[in-house]
Amino acid sequence: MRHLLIAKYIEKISRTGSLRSAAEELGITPSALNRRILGVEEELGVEIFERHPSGLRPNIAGEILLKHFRDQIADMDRVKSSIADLSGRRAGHINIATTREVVQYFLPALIKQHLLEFPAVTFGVNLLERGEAEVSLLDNTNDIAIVFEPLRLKELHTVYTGDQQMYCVMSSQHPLATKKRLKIYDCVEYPLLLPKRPEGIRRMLDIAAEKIGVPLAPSLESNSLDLLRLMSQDSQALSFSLAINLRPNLKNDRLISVPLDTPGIPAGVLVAGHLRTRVLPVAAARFLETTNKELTEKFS
Amino acid sequence: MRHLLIAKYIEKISRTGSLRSAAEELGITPSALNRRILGVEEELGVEIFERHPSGLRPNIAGEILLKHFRDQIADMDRVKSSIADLSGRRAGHINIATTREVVQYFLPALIKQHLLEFPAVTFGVNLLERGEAEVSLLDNTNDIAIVFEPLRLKELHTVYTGDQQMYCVMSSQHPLATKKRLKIYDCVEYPLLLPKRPEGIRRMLDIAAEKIGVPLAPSLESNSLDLLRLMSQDSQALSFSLAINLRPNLKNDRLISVPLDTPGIPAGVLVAGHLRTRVLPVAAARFLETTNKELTEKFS
DNA sequence: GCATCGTGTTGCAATTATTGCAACACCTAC
DNA sequence: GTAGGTGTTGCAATAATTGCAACACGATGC
Repeated sequence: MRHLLIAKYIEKISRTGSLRSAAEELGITPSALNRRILGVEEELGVEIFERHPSGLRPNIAGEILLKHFRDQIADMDRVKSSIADLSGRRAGHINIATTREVVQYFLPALIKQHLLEFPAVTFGVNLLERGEAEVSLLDNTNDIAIVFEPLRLKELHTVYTGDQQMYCVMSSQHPLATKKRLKIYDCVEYPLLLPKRPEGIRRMLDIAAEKIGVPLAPSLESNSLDLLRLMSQDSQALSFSLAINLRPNLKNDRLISVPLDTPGIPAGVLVAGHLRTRVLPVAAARFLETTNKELTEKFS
Repeated sequence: MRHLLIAKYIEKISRTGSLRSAAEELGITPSALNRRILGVEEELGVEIFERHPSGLRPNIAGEILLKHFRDQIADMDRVKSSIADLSGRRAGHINIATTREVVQYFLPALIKQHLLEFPAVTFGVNLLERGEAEVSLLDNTNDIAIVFEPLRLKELHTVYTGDQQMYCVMSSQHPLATKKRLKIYDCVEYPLLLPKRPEGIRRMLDIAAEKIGVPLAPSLESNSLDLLRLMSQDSQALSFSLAINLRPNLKNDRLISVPLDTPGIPAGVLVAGHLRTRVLPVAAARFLETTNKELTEKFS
C-alpha cells in the first residue's frame, strides 16, 4: 500500500542504521530518503533520529513512532489476508453452538443457503443445552452462538437480539384452533406437551403459568421438539413452538399454530453473537452477518 | 500525518454514506475522492464500497479495512501524545519497586541525576522484600522493578540483566584485609554479619557455604544493610555487599572491601524491567532506559 | 413519460508531493 | 593531509493527487 511507504522507509533506516544503505536497499536515492525523514520530523515537530558520523539511530520519539509503523505494516498484512479470505481464495471452518429451537429449520436452511454462495466453507454445528452454548465460546470451541434465552451475556458480543413470538401448536380440529390468539389460561385445560427444563420455551411457559397462579402439569415432557409436535396431531393435546422453529406447512400435518400471548412477561429473546474479546475469522464473521440479516428480515 | 489522509478519506465516506458529502466535508472535489477510492481498490484488488443510487456503503472488505484505518488513526494520536510527553510538556509519575541492595546508593543517585534533566517528574520508590517487587508490577502498582535475584521472571520484560560481584566488607585492620580476593572458606572462621533470608545476598552466601559443606552461623542477622556494615567497623566481624550497594569512600569509615569469589556458583543477577504485557508511560520508559544505560556502564 | 435532482464516474489539465542529480559538509582512520 | 564513509541541500524531473467539466444512472414528482 502506497500510503505505508513512509512507514517502510523509516523502518528500513532503523534496521540498517544508515541512510545510504537503507536507500540502496529501497531502491531510491539517499537524498529522497533524507527528505522523507525531514518531512516526518516536520509534521511531528521533533527529530526522530540521532545523527551520528556512523549513521542514524532512532531516538526515543523515533522508537515510539517505529513501533506504531511496525504494527501498522503488520496489521495491513492481516487486512490483506482477511480480504483474500473474503474472495473465497481461502475457505474456512465455522463452529456454531446452538439450542434446540434454532437447529430445527432455521439453521439448516441458512447453512444450505450460505453453502450455495461459499461452497468451500465447512460447518460444525453443536447442539447444546440452554446455558451451555455461550460457555462453549469461552475456550474458542465454537465461533458463533445462536441461542434462545441465553443464560450468560457478559462475555457475548451480540450481533442480533430479537424477540421470539410463542405459538401454540395443535390439531386442526382442536377446539382452540379457531381462535386468533391464545392466553396461557386457555391452554391449561388441555393436556400439555412440554419441553423439559431448562429449555427456553419451557421457561417462558413456566413463568406465564406462575403469573396466573396455575401450575403446569405436563402430560408429556421431552427434549425432542419434533416428538412434541407430532404428539399433538389429531388429539386434544397442545404443544408449543417459537416462530423460529415453526415447521413449514403445518397444515399438511393436520396441525395449526396460534400465537400465544403472555402479557406482562417479556418475550423470549433470541441472540446471535460471538465471544466479546475475540476477532472472528472472516468466514465465521461473514456467516454471522448473514445470520443477523436473515433473522432481522424474518423476525423483525 | 499526510500518509493517513487516505485513511481519513475512507473513514469519512463510510460515516457520511455519500461521496459528495464526504468530499465537501473534506474540502476536496468528489472527483479526487472517487479516484482515491479507486486507487485503494486497485491496490487491494477488490471493491471496498457498494455503489448505490443513494450513495456508498462499505462492503465486508471495506469494513475490515475501515477497522484497520480507524485503529491506525487512533494509534497515531497516541504516538503524537507520547511524543509530546517526551518533550517534557507533560511530566509523569514513576513508581519503582526495588530491593534493599538497589535502594542504598545506586537508585538515589540515579533519581537525582534524572531530576536534573526532568525536574517535573515525580517518583514513588517502594522497597519490597525479595520476590515481592516483581509481583507488584502485575496490578500496575509499580511501573518498573529493579531487583537483585528476582524470584519471578516470567511476567517481566527485562531491559537490563547483569551479574553483581559479591564483596566482603571488613575493618581496614582485619587479618583478611590484605588479601586480593577471598573465598567463602576464608570467611567462615570469623564472626559473620549476614542479611536475613530471603535477601539475595544471603541466598548467595548460603549456596556458597553449602557447596563447601560448612553451615553459616551468623553472629548477627539484620535486614538493615547499613547496620551490618557499621557492625564490621573495628572488629573481626565480616559483612557482605554487592557492587551496587558498596558505600563510596569506605576508607573514611576505616573499612575495606575485598571481592568474594564463589567458583562454580552462578553470580547473583541484577534485573531491571517492566511488566511484559504493558507499554510503559513515556516518563517511566525513559527512566528505565536511563537505568539500563547506567547499570551497563557501571557493571559491565 | 418527461424533467429535475440527487447520486457516482471519467477525460484531461493543473497543482502538489516525491524523487534524482550533483555538490557540499562533517567525521574517522591511516 | 587524504580517502572513504556518513548525512544534507539546491534545483529540476517525475509521479501522484487534485480540480474542472461533462457524463451516466436512478428515484421522485408532475
